[in-house]
Amino acid sequence: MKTDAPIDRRIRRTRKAIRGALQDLLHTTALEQITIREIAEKADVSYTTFFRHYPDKEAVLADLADDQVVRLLDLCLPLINLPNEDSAAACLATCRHISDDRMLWTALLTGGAAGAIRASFITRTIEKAFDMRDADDWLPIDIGTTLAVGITVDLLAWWLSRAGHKSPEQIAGMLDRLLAGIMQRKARR
Amino acid sequence: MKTDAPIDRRIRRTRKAIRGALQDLLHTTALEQITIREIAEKADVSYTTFFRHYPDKEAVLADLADDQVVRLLDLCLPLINLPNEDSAAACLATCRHISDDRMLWTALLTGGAAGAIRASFITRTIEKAFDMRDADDWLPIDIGTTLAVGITVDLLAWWLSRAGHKSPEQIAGMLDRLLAGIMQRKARR
Amino acid sequence: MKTDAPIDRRIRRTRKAIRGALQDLLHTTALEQITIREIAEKADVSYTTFFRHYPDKEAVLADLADDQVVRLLDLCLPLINLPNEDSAAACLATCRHISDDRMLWTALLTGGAAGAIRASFITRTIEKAFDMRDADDWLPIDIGTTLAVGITVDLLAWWLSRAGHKSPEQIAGMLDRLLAGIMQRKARR
Amino acid sequence: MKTDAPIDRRIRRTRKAIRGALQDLLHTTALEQITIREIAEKADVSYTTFFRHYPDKEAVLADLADDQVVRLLDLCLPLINLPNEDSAAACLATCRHISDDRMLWTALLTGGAAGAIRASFITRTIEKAFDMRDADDWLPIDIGTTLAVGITVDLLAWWLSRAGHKSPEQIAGMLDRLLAGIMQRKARR
DNA sequence: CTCTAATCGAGACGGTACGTCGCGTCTTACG
DNA sequence: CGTAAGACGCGACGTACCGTCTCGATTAGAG
Repeated sequence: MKTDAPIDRRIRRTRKAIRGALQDLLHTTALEQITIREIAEKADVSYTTFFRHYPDKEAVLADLADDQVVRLLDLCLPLINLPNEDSAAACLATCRHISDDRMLWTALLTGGAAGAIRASFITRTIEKAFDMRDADDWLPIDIGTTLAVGITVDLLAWWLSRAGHKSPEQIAGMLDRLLAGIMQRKARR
Repeated sequence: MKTDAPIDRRIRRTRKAIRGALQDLLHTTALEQITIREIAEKADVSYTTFFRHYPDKEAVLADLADDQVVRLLDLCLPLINLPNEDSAAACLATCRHISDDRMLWTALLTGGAAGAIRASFITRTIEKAFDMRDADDWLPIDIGTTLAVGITVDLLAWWLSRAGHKSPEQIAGMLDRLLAGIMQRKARR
Repeated sequence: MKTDAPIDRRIRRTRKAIRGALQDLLHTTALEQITIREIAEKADVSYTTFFRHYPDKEAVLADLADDQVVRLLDLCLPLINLPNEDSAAACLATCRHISDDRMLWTALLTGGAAGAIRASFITRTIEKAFDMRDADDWLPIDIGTTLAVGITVDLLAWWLSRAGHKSPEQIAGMLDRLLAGIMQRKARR
Repeated sequence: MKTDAPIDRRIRRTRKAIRGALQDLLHTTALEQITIREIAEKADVSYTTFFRHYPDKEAVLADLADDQVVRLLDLCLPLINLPNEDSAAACLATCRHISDDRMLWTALLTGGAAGAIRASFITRTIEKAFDMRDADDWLPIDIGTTLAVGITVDLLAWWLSRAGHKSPEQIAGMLDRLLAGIMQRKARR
């Protein structure tokens, strides 16, 4: 999705500013309520220039979301891919990562960006989890992934928006247990 | 949301036509792509008249979605509220209900209305499940509901859009097992 | 060009306002310098509404120019069509007509509208003078008309912009003599 | 208008290319429809470079038109300035000159440049004809010039665009007769 | 024949106007 | 005289072109 870093510094600077502006605005406003002019304004970039870099605001959001998701996914994947003994650790790593950049993730998961994040999450997961088995499984891989991501996103969103007092450890515990429920790891023991 | 049935038949007829029009359009188009003029056109109602009945298209969707959700919920609630032995039956009833009006639910769950449905679902569930216990539970009631609804909606959407060949019974089985995973019913046995 | 008077008063009012605004602006500015937003602004009409009535400013100008030209042409045509004895009277009638609405014609003939007027003039003249003869003439009808209109417009424009002190009678005399030169009426005597 | 030939060859080359490009484009397109980027493109010159030489496209046109006009004027002036016996010869010389570079003049007189040519023509004529008399004349010098130029330009444009089959001699004859009509030379005999 | 100063290419950027689309209000003509 | 049709204001969208700017890379012409 994201083209490899352009050479021209002005371009890098401009795009960064646009992403930053959108990220800021997402703290307070749903995506559909945000106007491209606002983004441009906040990014201190001309309205026209916006379109020189992104076809629409969704594209900015995708750009914005995608690398965060990719980064997060490295922590998440063991939840699904690896043998059970690691799942707890992976959950914890994930929750700590979220917790470390709480503001950003609150914006991404509880604001208007949630849909995009969820979509990007699912796509990327399926991409990276191509070696996952649904072999003898009662749950096909695609819906399994969708559900796992859905649960993860919903839980994290709830944590960030309505259960902020809970510790990463608590959430990680819940997440592990929930995913285990789906993955039936417990059942395999 | 929905005002109690108006007396005037013309009003009832008009609103019904509008809802019907939107429902039709939702089969093929995402909500944001649908224009009020289209709805009015299809409902054979003047553009101006639309606004005499609904403030915007979201309101129609809410109206449309809500009573479907309410109806569905009567079948669903036992999944969460009642003792375990009934859960399988409730799941099956739910899936059959969906299956009976496949077109409508495909539109509602996989079209642009999905978000509204999900929201209405969660709201209604919490409303009706106020007597649910999260007492000794590791999972607070609100997130539990959110997750259960999320899983249900995701699974049904997947069924309707990408796994149409599966029978209501199969889906019901998966749903039961998934919710059990969350509710930990199986684990309690 | 101009559709027969629309029924709705709002439409009539709006179009009139737009034409009036353009006419005003043409007093001071060339057509290309005038922006549609200015016209709308001056007409006290929303920018969008402008396009509900005219596709561009040229269309307004055409509308504006055309009926003036048609009116003027009724006075002018005898200059070309009729026997000599009437030409002086026709010239005088023309110049008096111009003089009666000096501001308007100054705008039309010396502002940015001149080209449109000239074009409309030629078109309308050829339309209405279909029975003109170039039979035994050394000068083909189309170029004859073009030149006659050109001379007339140039002379009137000069009068209005740089020789305002001259009386309609004086200008009429010059015009008669000039056209006679082209039409070779003198030569026929 | 045109600065005397610059020393640097690159500059000369670039300007020449720009003028040539505009001239080419004028064959097919009106000036307002031509974009500076097109000119630069066709001239094989960077967009930026255009502005290093001309402030806008009108300036190029002026540059382009002006020296052609100056050249033509040397042939034309006798039409107005000199005693009658030379006028026929001057007309013929003018028409032959036009005929010799038919493509160029077609572009200049019938394309979007016509207005500029006309203006430059009038200006230059008045400049060079400062010693003309309107002494006992019924027609003031400025309007006389305007009309003479108008007639000449209109006639030549008509020739080039719609009467291409006529010979320079025929057009010269018409031109002579037309100008005589205005100048009343014939009448004075 | 270099060296130095200018021209030139490339293209990001701010800005202004355009023309379109959809919403929701409010006027008008018509039954 | 009420009501359906639709004109209107509003404001965002996305496009096109203008003219400015900075940065290197040539390239001419002077020493």
